[in-house]
Amino acid sequence: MPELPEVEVICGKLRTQMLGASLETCWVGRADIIREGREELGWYPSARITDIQRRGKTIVLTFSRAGTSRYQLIELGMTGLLFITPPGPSYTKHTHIRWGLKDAPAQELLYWNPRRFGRVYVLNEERLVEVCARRFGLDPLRVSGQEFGGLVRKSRGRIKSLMMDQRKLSGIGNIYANEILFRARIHPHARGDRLSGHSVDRLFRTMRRVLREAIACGGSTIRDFRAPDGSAGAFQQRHLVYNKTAHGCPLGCGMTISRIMTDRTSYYCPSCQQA
DNA sequence: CGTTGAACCTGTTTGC
DNA sequence: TGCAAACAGGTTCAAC
Repeated sequence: MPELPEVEVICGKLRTQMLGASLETCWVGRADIIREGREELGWYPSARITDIQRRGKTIVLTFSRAGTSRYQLIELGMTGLLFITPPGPSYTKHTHIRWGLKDAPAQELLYWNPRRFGRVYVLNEERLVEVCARRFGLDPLRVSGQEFGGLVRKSRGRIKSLMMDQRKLSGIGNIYANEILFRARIHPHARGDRLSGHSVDRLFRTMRRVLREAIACGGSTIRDFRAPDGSAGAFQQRHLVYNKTAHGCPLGCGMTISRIMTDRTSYYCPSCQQA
């Protein structure tokens, strides 16, 4: 569910509501959701949340106590969400972790995830660095045009697969890959190493523009997405191709939006996005 | 090494 | 209406 814009929105809400709060309890309803470091959870009670950052599509919470810092990396998968609520029996179904907080306006952070793709990693600094090095590549909002161009030019596969390859470029998923490629007028199956310099430059600028606009809109709510305070996004109203099969092309070329099922589902205009 | 496809899950929508 | 199949925002691992 959550791609870069949604995770950025989640982090923003968490910062305003939880930064500086101290942890009292951590309830784990399903042990297998903690992928690593389950035995380290005893360290956390009374530690303060001192930093909240997005890495790709994940959220990294920094906890500090007595001059040392440890980390929890939260992966949401397709259906995972975080909610901030008063303590009590809310979201009882599909909530797998509850962090009880002190000194925060609302006192509980929930990890809610019906499909249970996605895990939480409990890590010291050394492991955080290792895990991040293995998982993440360039950030779409921090990468330079030169770095991005280098990545695309040496890629022999489909450009959409490259944009969604988290080890190369971290944060873009199926919705935003489709929306970006349509606006940049590039076919999802075009090969990176065959794109013109002009196309690569247009893709780079479109990518940044779409992601920033989506963040400003609070993300896309197709069905379930909510920020931790329960608010929905609005960028879905600006989607031009995602889930728009058979709609007329928004550029007015007269064609209709097509769908390719290979890999993840791609939505595109066969006329405006040439291979 | 790079790419592809199946597997992991539950819930909702679609089609017969 | 009822039931089965298809499909969904992601990541990982095995196989080629």
